[in-house]
Amino acid sequence: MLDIKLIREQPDLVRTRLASRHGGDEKAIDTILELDEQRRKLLAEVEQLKAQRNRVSKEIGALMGQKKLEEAEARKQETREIGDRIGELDKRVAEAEQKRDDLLVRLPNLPHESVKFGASAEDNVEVRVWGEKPAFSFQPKNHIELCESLKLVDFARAAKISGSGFLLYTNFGARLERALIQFLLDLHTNQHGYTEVSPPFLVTRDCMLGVGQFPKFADQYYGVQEGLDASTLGKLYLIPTAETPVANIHREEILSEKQLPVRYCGYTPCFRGEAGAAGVGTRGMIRVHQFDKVELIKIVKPEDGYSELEAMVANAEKVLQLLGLHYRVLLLCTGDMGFASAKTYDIEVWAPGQNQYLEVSSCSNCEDFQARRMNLRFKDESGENRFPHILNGSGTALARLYVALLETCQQADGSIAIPPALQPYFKADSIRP
RNA sequence: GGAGAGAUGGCUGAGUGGUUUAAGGCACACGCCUGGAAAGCGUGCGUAGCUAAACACUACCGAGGGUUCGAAUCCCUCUCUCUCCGCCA
Repeated sequence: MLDIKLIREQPDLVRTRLASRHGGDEKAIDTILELDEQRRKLLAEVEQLKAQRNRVSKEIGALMGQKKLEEAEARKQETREIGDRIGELDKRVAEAEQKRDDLLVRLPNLPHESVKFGASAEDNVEVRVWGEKPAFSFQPKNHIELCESLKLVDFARAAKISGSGFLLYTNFGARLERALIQFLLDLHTNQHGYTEVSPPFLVTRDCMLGVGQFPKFADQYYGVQEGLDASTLGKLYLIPTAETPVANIHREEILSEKQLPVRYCGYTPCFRGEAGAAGVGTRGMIRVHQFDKVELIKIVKPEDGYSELEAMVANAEKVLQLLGLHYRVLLLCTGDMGFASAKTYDIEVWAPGQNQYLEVSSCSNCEDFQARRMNLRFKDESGENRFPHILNGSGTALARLYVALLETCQQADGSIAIPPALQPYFKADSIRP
């Protein structure tokens, strides 16, 4: 959520930055300011009345104490009317506030000043490239062919069980998935200083609101119902990413400055309905309703936000380097960033069988946008409560990593050569037909 | 799912309609005292709104409603925690 004070004091700045995202959100600013003005006017009025009521009530108490009942009764008459007006005004304040906040929670974050203006993915900036596209002396297969020939994933039966967009890993395919998860968690906890967490996969709507998935994108996620009790529908949601539970771990808390930086990593499955998206249509593993991901989350002092973001990107890149996978890092332009982010780097890994790069990681600094929504603060050395920066990054998403790994590491004989870094986890150096 | 007990500031813990403006204790910070420390004494010490800022004012005792001139306190609904029982991996 944007700071209402910033909108009040620098509306033009806010409008310009919002406009740079090409979402049309800047149009809401005037209405927000009107509602805010209305609310503050009413608030001043009602608070004055409340002060008066408190004063008189205290006097009534004193009169009752002195047994001057008649006088007390007279004062009661006098203030009875004030109570009614307070009730009326309180309601109007709440209404204005509600309307203002409904608009406010739908505004995306302001892009950081280092982010390039642009309308779409076309305008993203390639920051760096690592490795090269592998050259094959044979006709390489795509991951679907490899999964089928090596019996790593049973696409047909997954569809039978759950419908399209789900995966059934089998035998060595399942082991490879597990090995990757373990490898990623060990890397980030042992080498990169993150603390491992294993969070719930179902969260409340407050958590969805806290990181910015709600209310604007509520149609993209799975809500669940308990048993046959329809009244429970919408209390809990399947997490679309570990960011949702993990970034919310300290919601509504005041951390001490000494606790920062907080760095968490955690593995979870991720569930995405993505209703209205172009369609899960893509065959294979690239766009699915459920995939595994190891997520990185940081809660840091605002002054450290951007250096921590660079470090986080490097942590995610390390994964691909150790696996020997060619990738590139993009700095997203204003028009292509996610709702909560002020600055985002995407890491795209090369998938030879697709002949394209696949997004496997997105690392963002959301600044205080999420902290404000979840009321997470830290007390600095001077005793002041401030909002920290919250960062999230995939470290990395699994299904697409799996695709790139299979397609990159395939051999002429149809086998997969497991990268050395992964062998201790996979407990073999290859997968053979 | 059944029965019972609870939810008050960083922690602990009093408060059953009116000097509660939330007591007391612990912790913390500063000062006095001391050669230095401890103890002792004194002062301060929740969150937010409003304000250019300060004062003042307002709100907040799990959440939301209600009764009242006035609610931490009374009434209703909900949430969560704990204990026991049942079911369950």
